[in-house]
Amino acid sequence: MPTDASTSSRVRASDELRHAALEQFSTVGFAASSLQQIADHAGYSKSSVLYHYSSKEALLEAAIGPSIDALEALLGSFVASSRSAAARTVFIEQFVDFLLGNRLAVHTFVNQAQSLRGIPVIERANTAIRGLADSICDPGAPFSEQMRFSVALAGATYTLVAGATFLDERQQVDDDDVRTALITVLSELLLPADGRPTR
Amino acid sequence: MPTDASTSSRVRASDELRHAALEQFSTVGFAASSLQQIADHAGYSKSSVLYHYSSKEALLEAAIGPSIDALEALLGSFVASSRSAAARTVFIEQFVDFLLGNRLAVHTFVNQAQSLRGIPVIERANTAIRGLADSICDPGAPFSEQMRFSVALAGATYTLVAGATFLDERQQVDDDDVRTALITVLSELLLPADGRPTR
DNA sequence: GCAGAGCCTGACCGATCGGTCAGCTAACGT
DNA sequence: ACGTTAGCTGACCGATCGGTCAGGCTCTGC
Repeated sequence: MPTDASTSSRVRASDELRHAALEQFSTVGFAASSLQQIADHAGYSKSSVLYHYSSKEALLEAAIGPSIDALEALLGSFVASSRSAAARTVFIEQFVDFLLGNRLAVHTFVNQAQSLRGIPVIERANTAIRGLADSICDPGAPFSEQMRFSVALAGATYTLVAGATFLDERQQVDDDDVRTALITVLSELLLPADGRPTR
Repeated sequence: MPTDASTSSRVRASDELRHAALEQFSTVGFAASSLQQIADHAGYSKSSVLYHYSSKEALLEAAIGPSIDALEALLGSFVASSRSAAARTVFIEQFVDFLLGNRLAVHTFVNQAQSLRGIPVIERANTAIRGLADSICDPGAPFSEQMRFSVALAGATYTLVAGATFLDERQQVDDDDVRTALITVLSELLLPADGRPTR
């Protein structure tokens, strides 16, 4: 087995392929991404892709699976906590950090949640997203309140996800600024409205 | 030419094909939609599709073009108006109605804006969306304010667009309820914050 | 020196893609 | 009655898809 003693710059082929695949899946979409394109982009042959990953779906699983694990963990820790304002504050911060740290994967499984139905890893992502919506929003709350939560989560996600699509030709914005602003806006929308300053 | 005197139930084949195509494009995606599937779904042959529409792209143009026209008109009337709170209120209402009346088309050109780059009708949609973001948000405003607008527009859009994906197995919600709640939430986020009640 | 395992590749497969083309049928104008 | 046209279709094309397979290369353990 490769102990990789010679150079520390040695990267595993499976990692390179996984990253190339994630980039392709998130930009041109899973269906429109061919194994040939992914292989070319990573500097390997199509056969090499299928050597490291048994199928195109397995490659998708490897590319976005870890991010879904992180989302499930995030969700789990939130439902285990109290629904207090403090717990929500922590959750909002963790959620924004998750979005910022998993942009490509989130872009992939959110934007293609519908078209990729039936693929196990996508079903897992959809289940997690549904659980997220359920846990953060009291079903007994007025409908406008549910809508506020939906707009907040979808808006935050899609602002980062589609921002790459609609804003990429503008100047680069600092991730820290985005993080701060996003936490501010989400706090306004998601924290209980019992007499606290809004804006 | 068909004057269609016999029955009023006669529908044009091109319309049936266009609707079937829009449904396929919005659910499984443009790349994953084959002309054969669209033809089967509409009850025609693949050759018939290419008889009425010269190519797959032309079919996409016919399917979502009118909705983009409507969006451009909406945007044009807003930029022509004053940016007053009253004008924004009108715009918010029109925007929500646009979303509700063009769900499938919006789903298509928003969710696949990135993967379908280079297709003229998609470029037109992306330009309109960028114009929308620019016109409603003062570039000199603080960043958190810009983020608020982005979250509002993206959240409203994606709540309707992805709602079909993540919430379709719940009970049907009335469109009027959605409209009212959405207008409420958007008003909180998009109206100028100079000392008016938030929530 | 050599057997074997890990990594990688080109050749190849059946299926399906978007698109072309010749020809069929039914309705219309004259 | 007949030529024309619109609507529609099956057969067919080259390209590309995901996936299989046999074999080559390199390094290790014996």
